[in-house]
Amino acid sequence: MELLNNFSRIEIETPVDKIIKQIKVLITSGQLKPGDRMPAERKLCEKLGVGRTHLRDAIKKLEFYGILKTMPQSGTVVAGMGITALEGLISDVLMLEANDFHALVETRVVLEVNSARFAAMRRSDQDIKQMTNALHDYEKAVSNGEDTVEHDLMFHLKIAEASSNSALKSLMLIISPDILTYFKESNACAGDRPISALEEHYIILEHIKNQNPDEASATMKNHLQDILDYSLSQNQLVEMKIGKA
Amino acid sequence: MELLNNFSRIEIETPVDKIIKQIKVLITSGQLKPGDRMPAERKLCEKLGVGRTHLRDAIKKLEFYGILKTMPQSGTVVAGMGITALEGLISDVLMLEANDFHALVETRVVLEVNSARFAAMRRSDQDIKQMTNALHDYEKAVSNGEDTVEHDLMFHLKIAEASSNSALKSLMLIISPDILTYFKESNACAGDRPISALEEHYIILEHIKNQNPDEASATMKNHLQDILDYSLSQNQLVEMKIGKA
DNA sequence: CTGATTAGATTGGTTGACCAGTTAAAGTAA
DNA sequence: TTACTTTAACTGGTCAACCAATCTAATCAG
Repeated sequence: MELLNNFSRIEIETPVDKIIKQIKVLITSGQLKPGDRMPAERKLCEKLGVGRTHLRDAIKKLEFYGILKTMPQSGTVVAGMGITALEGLISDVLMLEANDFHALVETRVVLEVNSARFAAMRRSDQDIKQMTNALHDYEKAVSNGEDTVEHDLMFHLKIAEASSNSALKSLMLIISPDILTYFKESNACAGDRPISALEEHYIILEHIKNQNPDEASATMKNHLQDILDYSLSQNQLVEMKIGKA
Repeated sequence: MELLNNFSRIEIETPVDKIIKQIKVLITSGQLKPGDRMPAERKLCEKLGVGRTHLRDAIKKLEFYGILKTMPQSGTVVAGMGITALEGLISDVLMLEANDFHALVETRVVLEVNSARFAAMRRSDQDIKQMTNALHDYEKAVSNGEDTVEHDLMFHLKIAEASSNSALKSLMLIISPDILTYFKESNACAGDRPISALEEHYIILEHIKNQNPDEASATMKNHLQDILDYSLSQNQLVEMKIGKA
């Protein structure tokens, strides 16, 4: 066993995370109610004992998740949702990054199976062209023995685009970097896998082209099943090492 | 027709968005390859003709999406993924917020139906307790005639939590603020809807408790079908107004 | 010539001062 | 007293200077 595996991930509590926790306390303790204006940045950062830069970063992060809303030269207000919802949201913003591989792949399958279904229902001719191009790029990479992971993912992203659902596509994009990282690290797509994957891609494309939603999603599910099984075994490996190292 | 509806949303191109576009050009034009170190912040912001603050904000945003990685006192590097994938990612980071209501709800249905299935498979006793509590809060809000939207969503988030899939839950969290906003704006949950929703919630919880994945997900799908239909009609309304206003 | 050492240039991180727009209180005329 | 105007304090946004860690390359002992 590699020595490296005996080390567990060190949790770094960034200043920003600490500040977000503090803001959460302000809200849950009732000092800051939904709809209220936040204290001025200068005063708040002094009260919290941190630099304004960090506080602004924290605000920006919470703003991204729709929890705060800041108006230039006017003030920052707490979103008008209930305290319970806010509380739950904030506490989870903090540990949003802690994805494990299997959960990630499982979620990907959920998104992709439905992307394929919607794509088969709504694809335009333009979409077909784009998917075909992406597939050809993938095929070229396979036959040249190049790295195929990105081209593979690119084809899948084109399907998401063809689904005509911007939200679905956005979520695919959000998980894509992690997918790529994990796949490259673990060498998930080695050996003959790319070749068989290529065939499956062609079948999926055909079903989408012929507007067969059920067949498209079923083939996609089948296509991703191998990876799902693989991710499960990987996770169990990791758990073994962590548990009894 | 209200006069307000004749106005369409004004797109504000923030400095940060402009910078992200510029960085995209740098990458796609090959001047910046994956794995490369970015130019120093000072030099780059001078070249782009913007303040360093804005550049740093842009970098932070791209870092959040896993496109860049910055090491303190050392430099910022482009993530080691393929150019093709990067290209798709960056152009879509910009319009991630432009979700239309129907796409959002459709995506929500996809996530939730599977959350319910996984929750039924893997829920712990602790999860049951949390979901039950959330449901009781919701019931209380309904009988008090309070605003129920957040409590409703909170119950659904607890289901996502019970799914034991951190990625799935994270995605639910990401779309939650938008869901809330849209629902409140359009008064989607008015009249008797909360009461019938409450009943359906109890049925879903029961299926999850009894570990019936198929029933749980089917009931969830049914539960969300009304909202999906409603969102479709809303979208068509908006399209009419935009198209021929 | 080789290796370690060190001084300086360069990096991202942080800070405090300044800017322009907003707000609300104080002042003033009716 | 009321309604409008002025003004001063306060807001988030921006910027330039500074900090400590890092990297680079010239220097010097062996």
